[in-house]
Amino acid sequence: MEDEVDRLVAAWRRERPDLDVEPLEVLSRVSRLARHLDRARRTAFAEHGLEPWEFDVLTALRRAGSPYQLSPGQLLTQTLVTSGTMTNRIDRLTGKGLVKRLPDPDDRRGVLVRLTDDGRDRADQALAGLLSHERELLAQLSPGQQGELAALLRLLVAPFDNIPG
Amino acid sequence: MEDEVDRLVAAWRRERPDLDVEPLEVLSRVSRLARHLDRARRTAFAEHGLEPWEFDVLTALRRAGSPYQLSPGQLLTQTLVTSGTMTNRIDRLTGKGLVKRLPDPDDRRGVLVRLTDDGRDRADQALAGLLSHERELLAQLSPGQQGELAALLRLLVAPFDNIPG
DNA sequence: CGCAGGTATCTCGACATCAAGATATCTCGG
DNA sequence: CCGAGATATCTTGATGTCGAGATACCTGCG
Repeated sequence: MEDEVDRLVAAWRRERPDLDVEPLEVLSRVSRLARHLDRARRTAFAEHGLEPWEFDVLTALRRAGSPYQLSPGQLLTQTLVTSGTMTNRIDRLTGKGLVKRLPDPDDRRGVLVRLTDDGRDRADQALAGLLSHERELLAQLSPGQQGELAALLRLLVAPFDNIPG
Repeated sequence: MEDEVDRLVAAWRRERPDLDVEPLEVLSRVSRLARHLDRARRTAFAEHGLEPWEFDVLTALRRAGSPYQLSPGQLLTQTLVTSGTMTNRIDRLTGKGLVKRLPDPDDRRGVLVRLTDDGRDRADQALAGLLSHERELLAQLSPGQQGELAALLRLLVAPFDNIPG
């Protein structure tokens, strides 16, 4: 089965035969797939009344385990957004009653963001929904292929996640 | 080497041992890698005075081959943005003298967007720069692994690209 | 031929994001 | 104990994107 990237690469080979466009075979697929996933996630979350960005924040807190709280800084590294964005997100989630801000007892510059009970329930429901959608998408691959794919992607992501930047 | 997704998956297994979170091993890595790539691309293009969205549009036209023109609709499917966004992009690229709008001789509703000479040069330069950056990122993988990865990703992307939606 | 439905593009308002800088607080060498 | 530099969070202003709707035009059935 052919995809847009096959067509894209073929076009470059025709127009710029002097260039080696092999890297696009991998990285353009990653970008395009991510874009498609964003759209699919948006509709999946809509069933639970959440936006993707809300899900990202709530589940980061949910994963932290009881008492479901993290600093804004910890949330930044997990969600890959800037600090201004995170401040804004916390404001809005607070307004919806899904999280609340508490002062950090150990650092007066700091803040702790804690999930409310309602926030926790929403996160749990949305996660279950997401997983069932994602399982369908991955039905294209055998379990073995999924493992291979995950391992190869890990090799590419690890440098970003470990060398801070 | 461990990455953020390993930690994320481990956290879910601890907090929600009742759920099968295997799909995240693949799809969360795709999303996170795409996010890192966006950032890397932004800095790579800055060397050539282009924004990522400008690159996307200019190269789509460049790939079309002489006379380097496509309709806004064709640009939509290649760049995965909405029509309002594309109108806006074409406006701004026109303002910078990198593309121009021509009436479609065969359909009076339609428009053709054509690359200017300056736009073509910019696209060519930025592409070369991008490829050299991407090649570095992929140095983590052997050529064989790159091929495998591309093939597996194709399986996931193809349904989106072929079943319109 | 005329009209209903489809298509191509643009307009507009709401909104989320980013980058850069401001503020407050912490840390640690001297 | 002090001050320089690091750190945590928030503020601000510009910008890009989306979604829904408007407009103009095309197509094909009856």
